[in-house]
Amino acid sequence: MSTLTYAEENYLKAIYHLSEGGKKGVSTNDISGEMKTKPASVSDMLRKLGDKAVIEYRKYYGVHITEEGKKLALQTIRKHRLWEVFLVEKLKFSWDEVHEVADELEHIKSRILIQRLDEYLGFPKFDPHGDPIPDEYGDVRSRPRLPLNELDLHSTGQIVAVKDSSAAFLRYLDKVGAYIGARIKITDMVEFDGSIEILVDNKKSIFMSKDVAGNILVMQ
Amino acid sequence: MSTLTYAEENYLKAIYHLSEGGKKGVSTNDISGEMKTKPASVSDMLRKLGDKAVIEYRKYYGVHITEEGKKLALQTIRKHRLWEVFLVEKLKFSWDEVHEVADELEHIKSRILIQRLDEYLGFPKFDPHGDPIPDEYGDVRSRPRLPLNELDLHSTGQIVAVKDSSAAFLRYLDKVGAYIGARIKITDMVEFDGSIEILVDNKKSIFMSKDVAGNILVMQ
DNA sequence: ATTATTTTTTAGTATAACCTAAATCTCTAT
DNA sequence: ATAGAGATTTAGGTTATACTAAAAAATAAT
Repeated sequence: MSTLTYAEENYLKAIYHLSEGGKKGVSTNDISGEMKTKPASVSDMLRKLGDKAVIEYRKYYGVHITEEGKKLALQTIRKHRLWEVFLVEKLKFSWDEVHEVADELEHIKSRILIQRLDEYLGFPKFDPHGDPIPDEYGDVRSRPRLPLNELDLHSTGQIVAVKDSSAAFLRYLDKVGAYIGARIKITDMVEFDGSIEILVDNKKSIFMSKDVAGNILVMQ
Repeated sequence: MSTLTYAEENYLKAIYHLSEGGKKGVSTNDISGEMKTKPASVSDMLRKLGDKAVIEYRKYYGVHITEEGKKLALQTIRKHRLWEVFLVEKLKFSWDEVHEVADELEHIKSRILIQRLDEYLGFPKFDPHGDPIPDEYGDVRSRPRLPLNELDLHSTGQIVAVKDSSAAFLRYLDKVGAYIGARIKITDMVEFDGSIEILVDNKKSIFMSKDVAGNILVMQ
């Protein structure tokens, strides 16, 4: 099993994320958009990742991640999310500040470091955004979840994750008081535009657009 | 103030360490030895570091670190030592395991991360090897120290640091029961070869060669 | 003081990761 | 079925970091 460089790890992680959900191959342009590099640079990298057998690459037809690749990507994701937990729980970062730092920390390569960190954090199963943390072997136990805008009027649930985890969106959620783990109830729905009103922890009422609700994932 | 790459940071740190003590310039060969790169690569790097004004470089005559360079080197050293404290105190690493991991962690560049880490660790002043941790501005408060082999018979002191911090040496110290912070007393000295016997914490007797003693620093 | 040795630098090469510009392939619309 | 649009790859260039081999400078030895 060849080891990957920082850049290769980042590309592979991007490809993994982009291939989640769809069965279709991931396009060069999509990767280019995600990585903020030019398509030409992506082509270069795809050839290299193909040589290392972490993706299947057919020129002009996009890529599929291999089992080996998936395992490696999940290891990087595991590290990223564990560091996020550390930053938020121990160092008191707010959840919108952790991304860039975790993007660097995730590349530190020491198996024992990650094992000890995991233990130190109490073997968390989800990161501060509610995303599941894969185990050492890449197994993920995800919880059934659904976008807030698909809930019925008066139904209840618990916020477990967000789809959009841009700093701007996370700050907005902090401001209005919606956080991972919050118990919510749909108290009103506007037919016209799909916007809703929810009650958080039986205390605070929040009004939000359908767009915002669609980016909040709940478990019922 | 230009920012440095990983490699530049590493070279600068090496140059800083090599210039401690001596007033003389640091030679290309010394740096090559420390960095485990070839002298030709060092020459390349020195030109670059000179351009960035973190060292003064006169061809063929070695280098001197500038004030700016010293400040940057101390920032890297600060990060390295804070991470070492974290690894030992929080993640239960033994002090001979921390070097390589800290060498990677020290390059994570986030001011706020280091500030929070410092706070989280309780603003430690010394790392697990007893070396002082510079503050944010590069100020170091070191304690007066002297090699164990220079103490007189029957004198007492406290182990505060080690000169040789190779894993092999640290493991040896662990085995015999000499650790940073230990209170010691010289109970015997062999004139012939300079080897000594010390009593650790009024409990355990250890016999050691002059060579070993010379690598242990104590505060009286 | 001149040669020999050691140290250091220069010249040229390699790899990784990026870029721009140009060429080539795929796909869609007529 | 084919032209044109759009996506993708190739070609060639750049920067950072390392290397080897050869040249040049400094130092040591006679």
